[in-house]
Amino acid sequence: MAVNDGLSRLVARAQPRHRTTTEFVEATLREAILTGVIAPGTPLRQEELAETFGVSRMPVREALRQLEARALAEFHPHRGAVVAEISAADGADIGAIRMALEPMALRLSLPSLTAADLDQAEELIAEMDGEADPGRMGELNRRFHMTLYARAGRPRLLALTEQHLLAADRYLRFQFAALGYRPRSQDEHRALLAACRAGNADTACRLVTEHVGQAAEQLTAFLEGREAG
Amino acid sequence: MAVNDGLSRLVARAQPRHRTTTEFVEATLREAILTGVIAPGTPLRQEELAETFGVSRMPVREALRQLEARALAEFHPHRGAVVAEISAADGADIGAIRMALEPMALRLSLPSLTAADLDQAEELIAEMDGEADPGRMGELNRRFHMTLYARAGRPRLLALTEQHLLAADRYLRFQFAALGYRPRSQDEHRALLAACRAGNADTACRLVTEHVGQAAEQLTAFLEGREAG
DNA sequence: TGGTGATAGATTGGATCCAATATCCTGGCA
DNA sequence: TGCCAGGATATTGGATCCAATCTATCACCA
Repeated sequence: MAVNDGLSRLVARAQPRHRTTTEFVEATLREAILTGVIAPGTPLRQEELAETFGVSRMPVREALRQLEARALAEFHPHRGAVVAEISAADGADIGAIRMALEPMALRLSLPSLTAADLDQAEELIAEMDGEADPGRMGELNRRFHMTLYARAGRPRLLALTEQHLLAADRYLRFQFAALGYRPRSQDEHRALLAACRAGNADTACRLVTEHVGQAAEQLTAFLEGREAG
Repeated sequence: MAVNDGLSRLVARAQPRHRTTTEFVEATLREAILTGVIAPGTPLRQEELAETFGVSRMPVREALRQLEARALAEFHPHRGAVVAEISAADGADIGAIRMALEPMALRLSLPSLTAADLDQAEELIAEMDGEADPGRMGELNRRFHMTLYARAGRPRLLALTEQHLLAADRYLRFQFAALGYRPRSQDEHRALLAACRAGNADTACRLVTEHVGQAAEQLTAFLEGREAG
């Protein structure tokens, strides 16, 4: 038996289009952790994972090391790795990082945004309106944000931003699972897009800061209640 | 013969106080890359490194994977890893990230800074005054900044901040090596510390943003000239 | 009866071995 | 003489094997 059936299904569906087995394992495990297919705190037994992926323990070990460097897994020497836990403190941490990075990315990107970019962002907002699935919603929201930042011309900044958007989404899934799904604040998205269309950098940055801050605050409140109770 | 004598010396001096060989190799290699002991673009041959460290290729491989995740090495499947290159674009990227993260860290930390923290920051400034060695200067500067951010209570944000301070230092070494050593702008450090002592968050954040931005600008100008020439 | 120490099992860490792939050189051919 | 093909070599990727260490269980003793 695998870590769980969810991971097996993910492995079966995944296209091993990667150049090395390690890359394949790393990408699949990362997705499984980020989408909640493997729950926080789950032990990541090397042999078990190797069997699930149909490979030896070696690529699994290398993949786990990379996940550790990305704070998606925690290593305990001679005791193995576990999926990174979630906590109110860490949620607040991720929120603070997003509040720092995203306004910067937007400010750099905004002058270079094309009409096509803005139209695509608008389309993503419309898609979110009719979306019921939290997972799909997370992806749309992420793409909306990244579309606005895409022209920053700073690959490292963008990668870091996306990484923390993904991390935030991991947290949101737990909020949804517990409190039920609640549609994203579409008003804020629309206001943000309007400011971008107007080319008003200061307003746009303020809005994105508030938007991210508000999401982080709600999340932290939820997590703190969860930890207290 | 090892990658170079510098690394051999680093290995010999390093205390293998780490719990696993992989940790030891990763920490030592990271330091070697960040301090410029191994130059950008240098191929990181597994066998060669293994021999230098006196271990097998396995811990080296795991260490290289972690360095890749931290953007300190670049992997090319079946061709091996090389030390991350430096470029004007990447330097500007790191600068932008610092300009985003550091004001946030400072704003969160400032209300909780103790008199002892501020005194230590002052001491670090004084030490910098008399310092001639660029490497030691980088460390002092980093400790000065991190002292001011230390009370943010956001381990993830702080780790990310320190990581990019280190990355920036790697770049600065090349600037020093080419243009000769130039002491840091101590006036800016003193003004920043004064604002912190006064508890003036807005001023302090503005100063740190300008301070980081100015350093990044100088660096980018130097790197662009270097790439053009 | 509770606690402590030894021992067995499980699991990871590290070494060695084999396979796959990229690079480089050489020779043949146009 | 220049270019392409093919093979030799070097290096990495992956599998297997052994050693180190952690955990849990059980017996023994206070």
